[in-house]
Amino acid sequence: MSTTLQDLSRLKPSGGKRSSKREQIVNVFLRQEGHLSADDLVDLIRQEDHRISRATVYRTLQWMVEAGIARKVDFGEGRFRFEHSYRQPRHYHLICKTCHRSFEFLSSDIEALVEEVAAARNFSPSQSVVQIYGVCEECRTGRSSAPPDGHSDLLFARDALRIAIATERSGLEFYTRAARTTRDARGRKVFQDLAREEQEHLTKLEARYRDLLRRDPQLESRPTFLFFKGAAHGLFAEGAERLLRGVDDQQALLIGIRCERGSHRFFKKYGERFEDSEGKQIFLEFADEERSHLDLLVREYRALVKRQGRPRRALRQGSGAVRAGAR
Amino acid sequence: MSTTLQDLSRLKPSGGKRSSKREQIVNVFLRQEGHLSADDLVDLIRQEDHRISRATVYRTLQWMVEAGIARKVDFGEGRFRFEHSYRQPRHYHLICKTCHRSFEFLSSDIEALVEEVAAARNFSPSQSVVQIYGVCEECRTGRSSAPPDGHSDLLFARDALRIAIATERSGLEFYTRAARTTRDARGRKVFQDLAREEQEHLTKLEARYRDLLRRDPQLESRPTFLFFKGAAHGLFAEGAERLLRGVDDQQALLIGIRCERGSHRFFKKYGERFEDSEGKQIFLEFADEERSHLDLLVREYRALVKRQGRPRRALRQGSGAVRAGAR
DNA sequence: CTAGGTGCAAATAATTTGCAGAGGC
DNA sequence: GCCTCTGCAAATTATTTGCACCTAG
Repeated sequence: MSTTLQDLSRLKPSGGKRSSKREQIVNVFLRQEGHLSADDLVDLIRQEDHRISRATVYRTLQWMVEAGIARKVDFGEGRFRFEHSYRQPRHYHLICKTCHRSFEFLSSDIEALVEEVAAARNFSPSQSVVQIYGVCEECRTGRSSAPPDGHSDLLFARDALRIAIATERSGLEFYTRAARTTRDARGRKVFQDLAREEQEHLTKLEARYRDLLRRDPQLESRPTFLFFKGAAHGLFAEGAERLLRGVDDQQALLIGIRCERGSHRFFKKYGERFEDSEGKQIFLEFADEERSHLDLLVREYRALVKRQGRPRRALRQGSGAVRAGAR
Repeated sequence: MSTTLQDLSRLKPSGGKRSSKREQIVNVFLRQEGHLSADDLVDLIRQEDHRISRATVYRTLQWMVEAGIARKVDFGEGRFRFEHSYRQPRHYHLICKTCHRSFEFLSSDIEALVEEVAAARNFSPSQSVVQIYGVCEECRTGRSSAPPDGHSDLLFARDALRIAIATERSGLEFYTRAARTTRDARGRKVFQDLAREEQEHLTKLEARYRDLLRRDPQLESRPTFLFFKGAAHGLFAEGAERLLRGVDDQQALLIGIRCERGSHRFFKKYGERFEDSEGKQIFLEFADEERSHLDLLVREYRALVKRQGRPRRALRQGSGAVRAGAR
């Protein structure tokens, strides 16, 4: 770990001179994990070198934030803390009021709702803070069940794979079912092909997941970092449900298109947010995969419409059962 | 408004002496709306009385927080602000980085996700902070489309009613549909009765909503304060969808039970969170209503099982189409 | 040699506190 | 009269800045 960190202090900084002091401070900072206050950092530095001034630490901290190495976070203690931001996308926090440690998580679900709220208020959001205050397991029960947070790179990768696998599974279910219910021969073949592809890809992803576990045996027991319901409960699963209610071939294709588009967007968005890492790679590869399925489905849909004529009715949006809202 | 505020400074405070200074500060604070910093308040006070010390303002602010009149909020500006907490449940904030004003909202949806995250991490949450930073409509477009935030009591009431109405509508849809598909005569009658009840109650709620609008003509154009998707998209709507896929009588009752239980819980929870107000009343009344439906359905379900014997299979949970998750 | 980086001490800014006097009950 | 509130000034805490000096490019 520290090997790459060594480079970091040289690589990342955009402006400014190299200086032993700054480099030293950056290194000490990056060697820590968790959320340090300026003062914590001063103490740590002083253990190595007694003659570094508090002002320099503050100035370096400021520079690290500008350079994108650190992020300033406010846990309402009346002072700021700093966390690594290199290879670490913006995230939310659980903050223990007892031990004052904090734990990180990402929730695509919450982010989506936050965006909806902002949109409903005609507010253009640039950043959001979610902090859950309370008491952590360790402080409550006396002992920790989960191993200490490893470096989150592997966690990203794990959660990325889990989500990809869950999506792949529900995609497989969807295409298998769609292939059964599609009357049009050519349409049926498309769904069958896609189902086969999903099956193959699923196998690959599962192998990759096992591979990841081999690299860190405790990985599986670490808590979820990235929360995303869409994978298991939304996207294809919802589409598959809808197939059960009976739809025609064109509708089935449209549902597939909608699912692949949602999936593609999700994976693209998160893939782009991560700095170079295995998780990013998994997300982006998966996004590409979904994109190509999407294109295929769109082509097929157009072809089918050309053969069968315009659909008789528009596809219903959303769950569609009840159109609610007062007045 | 100010009439009740006069009492407030006498009513709420638990410990401490009455004093003209404190009373004066509390009154000035309560007369304002928005989020004041200690300094803002000092300035305001000084306009009335030049001889009040900054320390007294700080001390009074602290006392107000303890007494539950004010809440200390941190918008990351390096100092705290204070907001009314009397008759105002904890909420989340949209914070404009340009004009530094902030806007409030409540989201049952986000709260639910926050709780899920905490549970997944074995964290026992006591409070959560959600802040959306960005630029408000007014700062972006130059003009405000929405009228200024009125006192939120009426907003609560409006949103409570909207949610109740949406739930009632989807409940009506559900029971109507259930009555059609139920074979068992007695079960059918139960659903018919419930549908009729929902219809009646719906009419009442709509009348009440119109009444509310009469009291504040701008009310409808104010932005949503309480976000809750469950009303329109979840709860009964999902149940109604499931009916379309074909279920037997026992399952229909179980779905109804599940819906009423979710609905009852939601309204109870929010009803309890509000201090005495019209919105609270609406929520709690509605919670009672749902409770009685719930009890009725449970009785009917038991009776039906007694007549027909145990169900042959358990009701599937969730969307149930795909059981996902890696490994 | 020159733009930054660094140390030190002083400055800010928000908030708290010690202490003596004022005021309510 | 006692206990709490108040004002004022001084203390505290986190962070920033002015300025003289030092150092890498």
